[in-house]
Amino acid sequence: MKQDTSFDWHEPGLTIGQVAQRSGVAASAIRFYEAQGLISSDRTAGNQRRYHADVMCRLAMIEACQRVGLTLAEVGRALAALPPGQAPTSEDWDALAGRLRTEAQSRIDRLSEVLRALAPPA
Amino acid sequence: MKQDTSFDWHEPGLTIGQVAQRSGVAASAIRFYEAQGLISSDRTAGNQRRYHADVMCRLAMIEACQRVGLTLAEVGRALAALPPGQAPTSEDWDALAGRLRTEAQSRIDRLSEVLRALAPPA
DNA sequence: GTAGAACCTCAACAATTGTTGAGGTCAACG
DNA sequence: CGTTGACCTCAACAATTGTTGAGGTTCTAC
Repeated sequence: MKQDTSFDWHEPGLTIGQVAQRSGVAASAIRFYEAQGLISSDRTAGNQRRYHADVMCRLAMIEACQRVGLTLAEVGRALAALPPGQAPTSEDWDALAGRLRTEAQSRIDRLSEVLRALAPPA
Repeated sequence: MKQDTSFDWHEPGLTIGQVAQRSGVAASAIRFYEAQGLISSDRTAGNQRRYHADVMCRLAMIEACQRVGLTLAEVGRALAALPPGQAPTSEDWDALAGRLRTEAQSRIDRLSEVLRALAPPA
């Protein structure tokens, strides 16, 4: 059995400042997402956050989801479907991606339908 | 030449209550959209709102646009591109629809891209 | 072992997107 | 006319999604 989860738990972990810089997401927003349960972190003995690499994925996903009209609560529910606590597998991400794409596409379809009704064939 | 615009301007106009009931959008929201300049109304001598049929289209569009992540400000800018004040033609709606669909689709594409990066080929 | 940068929490503020309620007016019907 | 429901405005409140700042702690590098 593997006692680690394909991530380098050995690594010291990213500080919130490093994550902010690399992701382009403000540290305040990162803390906010964490408070909402969308992401999580380890803490040092001195109570500072340390992130694993997968947080970058989650942040990118959160931003992309918001851009297609999902609320943070909806993103949170989607992420909650991932296996709790541990590094998600490719299959986990894949299933999640499928659901999100479906949802987004159905919203687009709805918009298209409304727009088509607005511009009827002359 | 037609001196009206394919709408029945003769009609007394819909009250805000009628619009609310038929569209499913709360009267308070309708007033809010109007304050933001997304829709407009005539007023009776007694200052009450009277709407033309096209407001139903606009309301449906506003809702659908919000569902794909456009802010009211963005919807407003899109609607502002319609010929000011008068009943939009089919072509007007059509051009608008094209732009909105493009925007929405590009957001979906972005999400798909992020999700694909998240779930790499095993 | 200490200076300074980066971090912590918590509270207050801010923009967006509305809803609710008070207090007053309009319109439609008899 | 008078009544009654629908409407008006304006202000206050509320949820979401953050940002800012005060006041204090930790980490790193010298």
